[in-house]
Amino acid sequence: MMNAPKSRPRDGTLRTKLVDAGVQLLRDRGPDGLSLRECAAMAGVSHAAPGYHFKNLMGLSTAIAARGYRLFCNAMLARRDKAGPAPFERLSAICHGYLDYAAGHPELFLFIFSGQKFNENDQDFCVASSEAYGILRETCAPLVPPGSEIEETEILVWSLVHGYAHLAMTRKKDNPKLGRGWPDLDALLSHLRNALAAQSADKTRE
Amino acid sequence: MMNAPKSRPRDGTLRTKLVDAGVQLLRDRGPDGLSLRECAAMAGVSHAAPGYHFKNLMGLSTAIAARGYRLFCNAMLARRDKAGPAPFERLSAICHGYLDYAAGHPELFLFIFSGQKFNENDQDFCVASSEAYGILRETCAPLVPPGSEIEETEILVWSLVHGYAHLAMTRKKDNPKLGRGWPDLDALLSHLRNALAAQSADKTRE
DNA sequence: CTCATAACTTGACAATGTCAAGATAAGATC
DNA sequence: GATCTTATCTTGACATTGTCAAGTTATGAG
Repeated sequence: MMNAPKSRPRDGTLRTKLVDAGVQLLRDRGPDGLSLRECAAMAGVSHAAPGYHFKNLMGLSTAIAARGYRLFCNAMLARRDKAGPAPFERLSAICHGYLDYAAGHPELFLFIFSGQKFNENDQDFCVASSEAYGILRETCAPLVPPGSEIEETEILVWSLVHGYAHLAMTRKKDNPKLGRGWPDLDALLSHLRNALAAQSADKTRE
Repeated sequence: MMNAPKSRPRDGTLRTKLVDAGVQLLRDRGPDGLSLRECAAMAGVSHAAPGYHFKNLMGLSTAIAARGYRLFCNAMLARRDKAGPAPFERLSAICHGYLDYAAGHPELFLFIFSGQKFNENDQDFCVASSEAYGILRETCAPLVPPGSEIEETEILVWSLVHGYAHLAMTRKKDNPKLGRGWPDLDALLSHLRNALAAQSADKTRE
């Protein structure tokens, strides 16, 4: 009958469950709360089981970051899919998706942008992270003012929204007034629209 | 004769030396490389000595972050002091100071913006970190378009430069072309100037 | 049925943060 | 000068962590 003591050997889901546990640890205990042994315990396996699926702690971290980037992409695409065809509307959409992600998965947002080293040889990670940049790039492309480099627009847009999201998370309490009055992203985006339109002069007309 | 085995008791510099060691550890081993015991060893004291000056690891982290913010302020002020009196020139200066800091102290830059919790009751930390925001605020003030909230300009500026610096550090390798071609900050700042000028219409007229 | 291999477990080790208790030096008090 | 007090460390211990080596078990192939 064997109820459940050893009822899930080789079910192939441990790797996923370890990443699940890792995400939850990051959420519950902050950026330093990640622990291989704790993840193993949460998944109901022995302390060294993660060592089979991940070479080391960085391996688990990289897998978590890969998931983080995938959810990041999903958040941007979900917004963009609902947007109309106008280039700036699509750009605005992915920016809002950016914020959706930061608000919905703060632990993953901070994790992937923590500056910590991940395994750059991991395929999952590389694919997911460069996909995020690809979304930005293709959404920016129609808005690049003629005669200027595409990187300039990309970095302008990305700096603005990334800075906004990152500061909102790490520094929101600096100014007590900002706690309530943190300006809306759309206010910043309208500045961005002005800046791009000013240089473009007359291209994205309506 | 006692050469030097116990030649530096109570010299009152241990706390500083521990912070020095912590900064160096962050630089050498990355954001996860900080260790109380290692700092103690570097300072030539026993493994529990830091416990006297800092309640725990977060105490040391907070002290390191406080130093990070102070150097941050210095970098911005050093540039601003050399700038002319024109408001946008001063704003541009602190933005360049921002980048100076990120480039000169990448480990501290990432550390203070890592999202990790610091001791918000620590006076040194609170003073230093809100001073950084104060520099931004007072430099932005003359540039706030009439009829708009000061926070909007502050966050616009800060998002842009912070996003630029933070992305440059954590994501520079996404686009191989960006390795060489990362656009200059001044290009982004000219967009910012346009955006502010557009809303201001006619205020900072030379 | 055997067996080869993937997916774990068990056990060990060094390093870490943290705490408790002791030691020691410097200055104050008598 | 002797004693006391207090700040500043040291020593020792403990639980937790990442990592490795070696053993174990299940699973599917033959």
